[in-house]
Amino acid sequence: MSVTIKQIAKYVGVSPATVSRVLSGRGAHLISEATRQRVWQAAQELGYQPNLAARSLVTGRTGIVALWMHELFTSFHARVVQLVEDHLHQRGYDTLIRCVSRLPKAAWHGLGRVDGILAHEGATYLSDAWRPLQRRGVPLVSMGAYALAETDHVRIDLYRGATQAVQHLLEAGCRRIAYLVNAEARYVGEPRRDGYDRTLSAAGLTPEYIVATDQSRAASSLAVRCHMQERGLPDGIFCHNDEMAIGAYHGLRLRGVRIPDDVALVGCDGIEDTEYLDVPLTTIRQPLEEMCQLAVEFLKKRIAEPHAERQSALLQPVLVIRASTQGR
Amino acid sequence: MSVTIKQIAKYVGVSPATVSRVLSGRGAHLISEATRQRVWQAAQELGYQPNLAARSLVTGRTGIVALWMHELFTSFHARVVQLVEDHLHQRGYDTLIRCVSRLPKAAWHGLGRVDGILAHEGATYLSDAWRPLQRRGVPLVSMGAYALAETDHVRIDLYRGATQAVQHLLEAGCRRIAYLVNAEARYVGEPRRDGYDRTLSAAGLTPEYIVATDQSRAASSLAVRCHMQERGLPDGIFCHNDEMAIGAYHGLRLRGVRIPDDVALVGCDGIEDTEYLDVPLTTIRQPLEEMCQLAVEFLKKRIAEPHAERQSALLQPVLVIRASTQGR
DNA sequence: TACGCTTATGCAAACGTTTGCATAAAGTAT
DNA sequence: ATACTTTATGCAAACGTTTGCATAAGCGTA
Repeated sequence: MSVTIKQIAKYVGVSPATVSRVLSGRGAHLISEATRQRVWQAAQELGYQPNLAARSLVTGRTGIVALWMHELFTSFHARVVQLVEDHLHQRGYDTLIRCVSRLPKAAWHGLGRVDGILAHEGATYLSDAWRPLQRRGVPLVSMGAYALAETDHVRIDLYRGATQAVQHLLEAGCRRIAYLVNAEARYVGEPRRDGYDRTLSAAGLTPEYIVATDQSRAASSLAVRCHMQERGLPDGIFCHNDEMAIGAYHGLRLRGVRIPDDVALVGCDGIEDTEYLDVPLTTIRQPLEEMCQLAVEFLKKRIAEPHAERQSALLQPVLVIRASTQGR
Repeated sequence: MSVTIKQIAKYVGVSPATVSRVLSGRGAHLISEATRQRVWQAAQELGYQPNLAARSLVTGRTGIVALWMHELFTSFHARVVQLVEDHLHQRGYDTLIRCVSRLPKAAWHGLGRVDGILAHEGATYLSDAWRPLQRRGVPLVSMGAYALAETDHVRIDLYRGATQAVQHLLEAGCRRIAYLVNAEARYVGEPRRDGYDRTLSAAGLTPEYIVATDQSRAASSLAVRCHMQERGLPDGIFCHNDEMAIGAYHGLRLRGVRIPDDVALVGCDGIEDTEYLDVPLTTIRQPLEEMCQLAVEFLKKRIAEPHAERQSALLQPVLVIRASTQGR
């Protein structure tokens, strides 16, 4: 069917070994300039495409890295995928994508074919998966706000981010600050929740206005309307992420609440959408570029040196102040 | 290092062939219930994970499909990736993602390892790539508004969508309708452009208010402000996509233009963001679910029967009418 | 008992590479 | 001219599977 190394060898009049050395690049320096040229030429003419399965079989490496995304809904996720794919590609790797949020054992399938794994969020999923992976010696780098401490990881310090955000709301004069969060992430230990709790407590206020709903804009919009009816309007809302912030924004505007005059609003993540609302939202921007780049570098290092020391980084998000918290 | 079929064979006391038949599933019916159990058990105990490279080498198939995304910026793209990955996964395939917009020959690298290709948009890129792929017999399905006619494809009828959108603007009383488009896609033959041209001409109007800029929100916002200064305000704008529509919305609001009273606005694609603006945008929703599902089915069929007839589908987008065009 | 048929298993080749080792040729120093 | 080094190439085993073909055992029938 497709052209092999042997055919090229016969065509040129050398051994398969020689062809391999030229074409794989690994032994090219051993080969004379003249034959190297002829082999190259022949490969070109015959349209040679290496059989990567065969190559993997003998080298033991596949040139593929798995990217495990916990979710894949928003432009935020698209950006992560794009950045990772780009960096991996530059280093000669292909990217196998897998969305692990819904399928419990999804990731295991086809695991035998990757050189390593890059995991974005999905902490609970990961902490289950990690032990067996470790036993098997599969390199894994975890990244995001929930990066796993026991692996190589690049963590984004959202506790710090949340602290800054809530502090910012306090400085803007807010005294009754709500936290809008998705139901799964509201437990203590969640960095944004902790930031909210402690910053308010430190200011002598009670962190008790928690609005739990699901991750979607529609649900957030509804939840905000619901709660303001039942418990009265807060004067500031700190949102778990930008999607929810946009939902909140929507819900408030529907009820004629003025932003930031009646309620100040802060989101989290730094997606583009927050900038294009009538009242642009203050948000905590995650440094995705650095995160992805570092994660890829960590993984590469780990693949090269399986027993090197654990690598980790803590990146600081930046508070981007816009109209939704200004000029109250 | 990792456990092989031979080790299991020795452990159980049968031949590697038997183990293979059980574990690959391909010959399991030939094996007695008793040994089948024992082999399963042993595989479990030893933590067997098949070496997919070896398997590919002999079977000639890899179980991997490449997903070529022309771009990977917005939630629209994230959704395509998610849907495709999901459908492929259900059919036992892994998804190799590649973003082909910037890197000219990017996709070729690593081509030797996929069973087929699913390409979203990127028509010009694809038409270059198609010939060599065809010669090599690589199954390819193209999808989106610019799906390639000479391959298996799932096309979304944006000409029709554009026609409906512009018609809708006319019915809303607009008489000076602009077309906001990214510079690369403004040539004739572009379905949205054609829809704009012909619908206006049919109504006896001149399709001449073209605003060309780049794909980003920021650029769109700027372009709209610029053009309204120089050429006066249109009373309706049809936008190449939702991102640009949001940019336009932003630019108009900055200048205090009322939507839809002064200018009616229609976007294209159907991303969620359009719904959460203060004035929700009318848009043409692309049926991504059907598109992705069909594309995966086409590809599967093509892989199974390389010489079957060409498959194609034409899907209709739906005009979602919201406040940005209503109540003028 | 002998024969044929079915069922369960093993043997060994093949898939397309890479790579350690051997070897031949050419060059260099004595 | 000899010995030794360097350079260029070939040989053949190995990587871990799958699978066509052969074979052995078990069983029913004549």
